[in-house]
Amino acid sequence: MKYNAYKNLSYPQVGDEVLKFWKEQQIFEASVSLREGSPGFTFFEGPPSANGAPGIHHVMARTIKDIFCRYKTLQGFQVKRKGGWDTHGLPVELQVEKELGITKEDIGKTISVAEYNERCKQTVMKFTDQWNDLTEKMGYWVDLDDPYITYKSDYIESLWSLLKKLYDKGLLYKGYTIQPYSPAAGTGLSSHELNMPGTYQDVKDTTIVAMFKVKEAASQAIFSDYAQEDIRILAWTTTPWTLPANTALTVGAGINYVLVKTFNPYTHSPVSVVLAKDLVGKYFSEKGKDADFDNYQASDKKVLPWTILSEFKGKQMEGIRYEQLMPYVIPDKGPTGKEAFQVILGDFVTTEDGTGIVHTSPTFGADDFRVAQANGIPAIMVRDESGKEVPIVDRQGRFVKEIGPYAGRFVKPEYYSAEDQADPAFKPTDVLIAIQLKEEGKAFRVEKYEHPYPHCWRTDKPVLYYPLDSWFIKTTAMKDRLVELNKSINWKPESTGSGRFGNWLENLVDWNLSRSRYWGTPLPIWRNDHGDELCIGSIEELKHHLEETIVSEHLTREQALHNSEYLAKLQSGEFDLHRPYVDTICLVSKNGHLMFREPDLIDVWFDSGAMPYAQWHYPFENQEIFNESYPADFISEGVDQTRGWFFTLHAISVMLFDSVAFKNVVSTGLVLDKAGNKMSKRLGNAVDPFETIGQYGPDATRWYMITNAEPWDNLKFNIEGIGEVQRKFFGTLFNTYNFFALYANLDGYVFDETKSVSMAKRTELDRWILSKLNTLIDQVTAQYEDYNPTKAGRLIQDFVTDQLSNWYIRLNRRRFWNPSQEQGAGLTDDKVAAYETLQHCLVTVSQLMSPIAPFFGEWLYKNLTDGLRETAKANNSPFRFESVHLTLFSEIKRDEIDQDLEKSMELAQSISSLVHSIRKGNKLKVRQPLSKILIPVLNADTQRQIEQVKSIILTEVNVKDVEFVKDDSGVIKKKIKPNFKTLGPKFGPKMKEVAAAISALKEEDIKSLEKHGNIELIGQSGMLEIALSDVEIVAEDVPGWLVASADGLTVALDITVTDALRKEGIARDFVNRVQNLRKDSGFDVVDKIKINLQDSDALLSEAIMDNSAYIQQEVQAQELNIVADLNGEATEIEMDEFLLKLKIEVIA
RNA sequence: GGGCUUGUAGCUCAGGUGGUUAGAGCGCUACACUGAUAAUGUAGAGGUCCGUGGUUCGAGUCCACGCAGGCCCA
Repeated sequence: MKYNAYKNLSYPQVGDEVLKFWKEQQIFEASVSLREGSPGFTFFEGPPSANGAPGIHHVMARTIKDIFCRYKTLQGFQVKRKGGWDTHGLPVELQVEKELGITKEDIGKTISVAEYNERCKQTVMKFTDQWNDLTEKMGYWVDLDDPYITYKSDYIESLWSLLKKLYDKGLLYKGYTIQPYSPAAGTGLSSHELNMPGTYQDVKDTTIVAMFKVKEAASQAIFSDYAQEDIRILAWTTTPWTLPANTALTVGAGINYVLVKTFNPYTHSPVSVVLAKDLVGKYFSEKGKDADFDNYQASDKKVLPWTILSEFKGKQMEGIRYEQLMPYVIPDKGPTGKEAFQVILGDFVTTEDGTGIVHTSPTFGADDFRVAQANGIPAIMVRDESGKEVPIVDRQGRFVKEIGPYAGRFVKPEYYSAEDQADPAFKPTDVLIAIQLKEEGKAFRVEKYEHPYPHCWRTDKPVLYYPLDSWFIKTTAMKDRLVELNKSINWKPESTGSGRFGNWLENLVDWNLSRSRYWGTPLPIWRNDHGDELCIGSIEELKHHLEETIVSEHLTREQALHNSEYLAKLQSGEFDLHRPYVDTICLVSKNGHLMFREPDLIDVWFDSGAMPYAQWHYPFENQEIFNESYPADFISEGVDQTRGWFFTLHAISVMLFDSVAFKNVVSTGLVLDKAGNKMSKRLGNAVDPFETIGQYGPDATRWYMITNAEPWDNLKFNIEGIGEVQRKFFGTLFNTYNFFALYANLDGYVFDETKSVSMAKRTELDRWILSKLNTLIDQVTAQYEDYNPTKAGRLIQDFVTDQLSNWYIRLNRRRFWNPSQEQGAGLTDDKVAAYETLQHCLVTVSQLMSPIAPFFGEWLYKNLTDGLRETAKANNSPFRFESVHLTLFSEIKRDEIDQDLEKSMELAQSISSLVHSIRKGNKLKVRQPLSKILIPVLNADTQRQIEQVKSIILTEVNVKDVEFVKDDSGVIKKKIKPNFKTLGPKFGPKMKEVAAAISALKEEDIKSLEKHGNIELIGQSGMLEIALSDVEIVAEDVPGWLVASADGLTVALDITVTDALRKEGIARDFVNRVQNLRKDSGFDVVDKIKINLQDSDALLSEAIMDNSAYIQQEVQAQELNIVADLNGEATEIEMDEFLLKLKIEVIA
């Protein structure tokens, strides 16, 4: 066989060729089917949305996924990877609206819901081709032939069954949340709509600092001394209309508050108020501090006298009761029996503005709602005509009838008509409330305040924060279990799990499932105002209930017609579970009341979080597959999914199956541009993945992304980095392979799996690189197992570039190119050992790298083993597999690991480096042989380790001999350094003194210390006993020699150049020139030559003749003659001070 | 505003449990090598370890407070 040797290599072409091979041979399919019956490793694919083109960050995310699936396959697991597509949701709707040039307003008017949704369905898969193309080109192995698609009926049916399970467990309920709501438009606004430009406008609102009268002050520890005072808590609001809904006051636990004795600025009655200490200056002037209270009535009423009575923390105020400020509606007790009108603690309170005490109305503020709910504080609600609980402001933005003088008034002036507002007598409701409170002595300050406030983009009128109906999953009920099970998940990085995700779970609120939109999974709940409610959990159930309606007499003709039409569709299998079709279904309750579907859609995150079940149409089908592949062993997505997919997977899984959904998760960082900015199409700094892969090929792209930064760190993507990886790593590896192939072919070497050269017959270098290789396998395995591909990749790269190429190959070149034994005599054991070692290293590297660089790994594996395939199949040996991705991970041969040898080689590397640096400093080129180096050794072990690799050092640095200088020789000069690590615990504060004393030690002191193992020093504080282990003694100098040292290792070099050495150096130079000439003349590596050199210099000729045997062998010259004159036929070459005139010719 | 996260050479990154003289690769400069050659070797220059305090005999490392970037949430 021949190994393929290459002139040069196109990495994109490697990608294309390997891809073609994978496709033709169905290698991906084989990698799964081959492992049938093996233990499974389950991976869940987080479904991307195909309504946009894929970006370079998708290459990153998918490379991570791919790496561990491939790695686990190598480890013998069966890894099925079902692809999926996320298809529902707002982004799709927005894109369709943009394409059609419509807004949500138009839906149902200029376009029917059916048409609209049809359009969404088409749009969402618009970029599927691009995605599939990228998936293939980047080498992401995932099954795209049978992906799950979230809009499919089977998928939705699974979702319904999960929802029904939640419903049956009482974990699905209808409640409300505070959302931006536009009374003028009669609709809630999404956060997307609220983020549109122009939404926030500066408005001047009437603001009130209201005074809440403390009840039973005497029984409060902080107020008991001042119980005779009229104590009132101050709270500021920019929305006075919410004051009738106040049920609590929120303070910050750690904030300092004060009780200030003063007067009511409007009624001038004495009063004591509570506010944050930091804000006292905002309400009281220095002038009034501790001023004359008695003469206040007579004095200028503009300056309030005041004095601080006491100070306390917010925490101490918790639970204080106060009188209702505007008692129009008396609230019920809270769910836990707690009463309204008390002080509670909240983390959002600041002393930036206001009074440091927040007026809290649970129905009209999101924070308010949250903090009230957390503290069990009830909200003020009234019942409408149908008996339903509603807030005290109706959906048009008017106070309800219960609110005394304000009944029927709009809460915001902008809601009145222009004429109404123009009336000179018109006063906004906020102003009327302010007047009333002033009169009642309940206002401390009223003023206009300008601030930004959100407005409805459609009507341009202010929005209200308003309670809107929503369906919730009661995640809070399972909080403890969610937290507990999370602790069993292996998060990479750990901090995302315990920090970001853990905190999120700790502060869990119920999952708001409702979305008021069109393109999504419909909520399968039918209900009416009579208290009837039905949750549908399957197509069968829906059929059953539809059938019931057909025979009932409660439907109108039209309703009955719709129902029977839909039923017929269900029966034929040609049905659509989306809006508007399901909306027309009208069911009948047991009591004979009609029930209509709740119009909401569910949060798309439920779609994706339910993929473990819905991808298999569980529980309706594939129960067995589901049971085997749940929970997932591994998932990976961006860290931005923490509260998205990671949470929804976890929540559904814990709530319904009391299990984690995934055992290991890698949350990946962002891909930024090279300057660290977020990539965006708008900024034009987005990187096109197709272009990148087209230019550099998939492997360098993947390798760069993986090895440059750990997956969870943000990656600053610099295209030049890919080029660097390509040159440095892939280039070196390619050269190494090519080197192997070149000489293996020349020698006709073929790897034989059935027999190998015994370790005893291998050189130090062979054994060393094999030891390194096994250590590498060990370390790389550990990193892959720890889900750290970055460290795995860096280890492989270091091995290839530093150890294999730059040391093993470089030092072994001669073994490979030395002519083999005479023709026909076969290869020497030494050569076989060299080839075998190198082949083994390369093929192992091809496998170790294959998860990260699947194409190049494959290319390398195939080049090394294709010719051995048939034999291997016959022998059932490891190379029987067509693809590296089908092989089993290399076993670590522990007995080949020789740490002592690895240490020796490290010494060889650093000694060589030191000698090189001395040569360099003295301008002694490596081709000039030198006689010896001197290495001081303080212990026998080091000497033995160096001797083990002595010949390697000598060859590498071109020196004849190495001599060891022992401690007792007396020529070594030693240096002593304190070992702080051991001295620290012993001497602590005396360290400086000790360190100085040690540094001052003399040669004989060091000797004494070495001899006795300890020494007593006299410091300022008396005797200090120092043990040998407390110091580090290194040989630093050999007087009279040229030395270099590093890391406690010192090398001295004899730079005397004798005549013989000089001649040898000339001979070496000569060889070098001849080799160049051979090459320039285009001779073949195996050509034998004849050399004629013109005799022009005595020293030169002498040097050549003295070393003729060496020269002839090196340059493969069968003749080497020195002739008097070459008659002008010579080639002239400069060589230091000589001018060579020589002629070389091939001998036939 | 809150949670999490990052900050070390021009660039990209390493730097268990604190140990005094902070490393690598790329890039740059110089030299060498020239049968792996669009390679390779050696050396050099290059640092306020984001800042300020603190703990400690000793802080890139631990603590506190800031600054800057990022993500998520409000």
